[in-house]
Amino acid sequence: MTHMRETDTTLARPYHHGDLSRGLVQAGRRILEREGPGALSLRAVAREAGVSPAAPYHHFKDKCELLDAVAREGWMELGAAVAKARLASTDPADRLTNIGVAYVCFARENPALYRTMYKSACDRETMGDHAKEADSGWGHVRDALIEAGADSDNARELELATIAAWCAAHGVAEMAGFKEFESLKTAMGGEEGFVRAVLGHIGIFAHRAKPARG
Amino acid sequence: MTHMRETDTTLARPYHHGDLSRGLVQAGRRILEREGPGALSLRAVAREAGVSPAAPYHHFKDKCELLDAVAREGWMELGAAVAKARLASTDPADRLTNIGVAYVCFARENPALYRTMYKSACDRETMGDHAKEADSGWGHVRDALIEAGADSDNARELELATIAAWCAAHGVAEMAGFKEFESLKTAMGGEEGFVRAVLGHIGIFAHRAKPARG
DNA sequence: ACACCGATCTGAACGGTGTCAACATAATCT
DNA sequence: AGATTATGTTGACACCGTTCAGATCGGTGT
Repeated sequence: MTHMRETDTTLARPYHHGDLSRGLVQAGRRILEREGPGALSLRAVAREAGVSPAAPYHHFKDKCELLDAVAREGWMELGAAVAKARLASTDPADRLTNIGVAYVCFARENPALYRTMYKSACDRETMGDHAKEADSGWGHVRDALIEAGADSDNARELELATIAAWCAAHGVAEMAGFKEFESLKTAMGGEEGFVRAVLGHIGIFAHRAKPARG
Repeated sequence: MTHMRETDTTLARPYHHGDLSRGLVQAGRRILEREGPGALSLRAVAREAGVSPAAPYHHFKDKCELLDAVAREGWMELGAAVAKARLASTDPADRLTNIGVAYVCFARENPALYRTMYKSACDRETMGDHAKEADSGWGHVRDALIEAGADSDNARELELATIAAWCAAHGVAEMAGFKEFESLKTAMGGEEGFVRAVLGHIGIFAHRAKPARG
């Protein structure tokens, strides 16, 4: 027997976790922040959540699927940050710039999470259902481009412009952490200034309304 | 004993490989092309090169260092491709565009290699000695920007512009493979057309000389 | 109340990985 | 020749993702 009757006092770990799916995702994020993406193993996540290495398989079919869940959370938060930044101004051109800065800054403030987010997308060669969902940033970029004077009748050009902005922001997000830019960043009064300047050189984020039309 | 005296006929594998460093890097690239980045383990590389799993440690202190060597090769070839594309035109604006297209196309034609190249850079938070070396692309971008009318006296702005172009190209290189763009690509007559169009929307690659100065 | 069932978790195992120490062999220097 | 150094191999360790048989529990039907 050894009844394990002490469940009331020792209730630290009831045999059933209650909401392990959620617990695992949170554990994953904790590991990500504490030890970086390299330490994010399935077993480490299970350990952190206080369950056996096999437990996650009742909630996710794969390690990949678990990481996707972590990534999804990240995309949601990035989307929220972008949305907030966009609405922080009423000037169309500023809105576009703010979106770019918010995107990059989120990635820079959560580098391990962003890496995981992007890896999850890259492995499946798709930006994913989450990343392209309207509330995850994509829709905001497109709308902001329209507000800033993009031709909303030409669907293809509009999509190309959206892609371009997204790609550029992603590129800056991934490279802004490189050591080569450290001195430049401090010389420009912090990372945000640096990011803003780089994005400013990227044209699509610097458009001031329509380029003189003609 | 069992002298292994048959070395002459069975010379397939003399005890010493001759140039294992090089052999390992080549084996790595073969695996990369055949099975993708996920299969690129130290042991697999050693297996492919026909040596024991511990042999590489006499030439590289780490798995990471081996991958760095593979990445270095990739950066060299990318640099050559960029240089060639740049010199394919005499018009400054075309040169800049060609550089961007060449960069992205190289990454798209060698996706596994490019991933490895970039991971090696990203893990160390530096674009590395190789990637920033003049003959690996960076210098070409900077020079092309000057040719295209950038103010070569303002070192900071010039560097920012170079960073911007590099980031944007990298972003496109990584995202151009996403499935979401497949239909758009075919509708535009292939991937290169798509890439060219996206880069065109990014601005810095579409500068036609100085922007009207003033 | 009780038996049962399905969902959840554990334990032990398999093959794969990066890395290292101990040993074997080959090339080189004196 | 003998000694030294460079380059391999073998075997071990800890960790990883994954699977499977069995333990445990929450709920449902009677």
